[in-house]
Amino acid sequence: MALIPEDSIIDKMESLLNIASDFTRLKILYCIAEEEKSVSEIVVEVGASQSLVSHQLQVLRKANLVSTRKEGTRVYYALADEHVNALLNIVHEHVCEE
Amino acid sequence: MALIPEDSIIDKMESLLNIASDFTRLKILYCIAEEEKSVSEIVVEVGASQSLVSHQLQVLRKANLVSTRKEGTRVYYALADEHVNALLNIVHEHVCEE
DNA sequence: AAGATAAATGAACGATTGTTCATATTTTTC
DNA sequence: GAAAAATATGAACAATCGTTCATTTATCTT
Repeated sequence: MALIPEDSIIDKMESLLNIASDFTRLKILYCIAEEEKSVSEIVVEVGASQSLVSHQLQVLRKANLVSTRKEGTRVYYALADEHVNALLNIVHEHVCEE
Repeated sequence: MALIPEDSIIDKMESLLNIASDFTRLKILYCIAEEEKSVSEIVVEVGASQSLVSHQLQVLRKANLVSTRKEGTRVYYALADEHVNALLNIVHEHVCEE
């Protein structure tokens, strides 16, 4: 626990945190935290433009933070795993104290 | 747990994550995770320039992620609280799986 | 096949940010 | 008081990134 992790690990941690550290992306993650949602649903709930939401969903997707399911013309997005939720909770807890 | 937090909360979360999402700052946080260290010790262990380390320490300090203690010409830095450690652990866990 | 709806993509711009270099401040020692 | 050591600060530059606008691709319906 004492040592600084290898640079390659720190690199990956930096990437993950970077992707999580954006207003729009955080809102999207919360939006789909409980159940999967289609892009248009996310657009409405998050209150951002379709283009922006789509762009950020691609970012989240490339980082494997979300998974997708296609159904007709709709694409449903969901959180990839529970680590994402855990991360949101830790950070939320931190900023809501003191 | 279902609702998207208020914008002001998301803002704070974004700030915290933004500050954590940097290679040099992550290394610094790990460096002082177990015990407080002086700036020059951090410079050696992290392997970055004195200027860069000092700049990033100010960033971490303004965000209240680290605390300082002055002793002569030395300034010792330590983690501000355990949330920071928890955050590091969650993220580390996530990137070390699969 | 045409039109409509849903989602993705690409270019472009402005703003933010990480880093370096040079310099300043502070404290100790001689 | 001068020199040295430790830390902080400011300016400046390159690079990255979030957002918008315009366009495209894909799927369904009639």
